[in-house]
Amino acid sequence: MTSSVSRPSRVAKLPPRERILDAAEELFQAEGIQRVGVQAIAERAETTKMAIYRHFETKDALVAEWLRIVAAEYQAAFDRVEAEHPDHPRDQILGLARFIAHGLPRISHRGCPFVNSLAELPDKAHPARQVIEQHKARQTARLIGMCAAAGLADPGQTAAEITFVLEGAQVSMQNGSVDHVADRLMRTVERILDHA
Amino acid sequence: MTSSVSRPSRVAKLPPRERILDAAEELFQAEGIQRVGVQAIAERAETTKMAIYRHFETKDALVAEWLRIVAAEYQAAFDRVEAEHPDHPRDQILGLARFIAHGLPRISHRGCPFVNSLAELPDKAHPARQVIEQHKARQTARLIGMCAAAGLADPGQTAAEITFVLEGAQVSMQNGSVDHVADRLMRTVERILDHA
DNA sequence: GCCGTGTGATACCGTTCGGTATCGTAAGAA
DNA sequence: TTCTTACGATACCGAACGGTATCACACGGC
Repeated sequence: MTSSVSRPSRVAKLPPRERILDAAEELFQAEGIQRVGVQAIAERAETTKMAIYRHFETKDALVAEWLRIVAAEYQAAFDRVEAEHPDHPRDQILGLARFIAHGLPRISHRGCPFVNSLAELPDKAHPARQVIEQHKARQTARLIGMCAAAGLADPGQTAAEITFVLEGAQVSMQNGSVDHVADRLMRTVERILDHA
Repeated sequence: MTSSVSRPSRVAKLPPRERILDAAEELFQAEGIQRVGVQAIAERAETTKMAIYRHFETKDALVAEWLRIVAAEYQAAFDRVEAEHPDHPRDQILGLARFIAHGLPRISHRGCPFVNSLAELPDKAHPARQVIEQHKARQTARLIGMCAAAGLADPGQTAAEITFVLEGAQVSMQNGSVDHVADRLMRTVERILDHA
C-alpha cells in the first residue's frame, strides 16, 4: 500500500536508469549542470539518490553519459539528413543547416548543451569534455567531407565558414542579439555555398 | 608588524575594491562563476569576505559589475577601431574582426565571458543578464550601422552574417573543432563583405 | 518453497557555499 | 587630539552539496 496508487504520472514506468537519464536531460538542459543537484534528479525521476549511484559511479559520469546520448542523437539526425540526399553533398549541407535552424526555438532559452557544458567544465580532465571534443571532431570531419564531395575549391575553409555560422547562429539565438535567426542562417549558408 | 613586510606581491596595493574586481576577473574567467567562491576571491585579492560584502551587496552584484567592466572594455576597443578608420566603414568592420581574431588565443582555453556567463545564469532575472543583453544589442546596432554606411544592399543580413561568424569563431576556438581559426575568420569576413 | 538481486526510503557524513555578526585597529579630517 | 570611517581577522549561521550506510521489501529464477 505504499506506492501502488501513489504516482501513475509516467505511464508504464520505464526502468530506473532510463528515468534517471530522462530527468537529467531535462534538468541539465533547463538549468545547467552545476545548479542541478543529484537529489533533484532523483525526485524528478521518481526514485532516490541511492538508485542513481547504483547506475552511475559519480555525478560526473552521469553528465558524461547524458552528453554521449545527446551527441548520438545529433549524429543520428545527421545520418538521416545525409541519407535523404545521397550523392548530393550540397543538399546534404543545406539539410544540416535546416536541421540546426529547426532546432533553434528549442535552443533559444538555454543554448547549445555542448557550449553550455564546456562553460561549466573548466578542467580539461573531465570525462564529459572528451565526449564533446570527439563529437565536434566527427562533425567537422563530416562537414569537410561533404564540402570536398561537392567539389568546392577549398573544403577546409568552406567547412570552417559553415561551422562558424552554425555555432554563431545558436549563440546569437540564445543572447537575442539577432532577429529572424533561422531565416538569416539559411540565407547565409546558401550564400557561402554559392560563392565558395 | 602585521603586514608591512608580509606581501609586497602587488606593488603599491590598489584600493580593496579594485583588487576585488581584479581577482574576480581572473577567477571568473579561468574557472567560471559558480565554481569560484567568495572566499577564494577574497584570498586572491588579499582581503576578506567581509570587505567584499562591504563593496558589493551580493555575489550576483559582483558578477554583474565584472561583466559591466568587460563590456566597457569591448566597447572601448570598438570605439578605438572605429576611430582608426573614419569614414571607411568597410575597414572598420575588418578592424572589428581583427580585434576578435587577435583575442582568440586568450579565449582558446576558456571561451567568451558573455557566452559562458549566459550558460551559468539560466534565470532571466539575474542582474548580469541585462548587462549582457544590452552589450550585445549595442554591438549589433553598431555593426548594422557600419554595414549601412558601407552601402551594402542588406545591412541587417550582412550584420547578422558577420555576427554569426564572429561568435562562431570564438566557440570553435574553444572546442578546438577548427584549425587556424584566426586566419579563417579573417578570410570569412572578407568574403562576406566582398559578396554582400 | 527459497534466495539473490535490484529497488525505494531514510538517515547520515564531511565539506563548501553565500552571507552575517563582532571586534580591534589604522588612517584621515576636524 | 578626538572622532569617524574603512579595513582586516575570525567565528559563525543555515542550507545545500556529493556521496555513503543501512534496512525493508518486491520480484524472478530455480
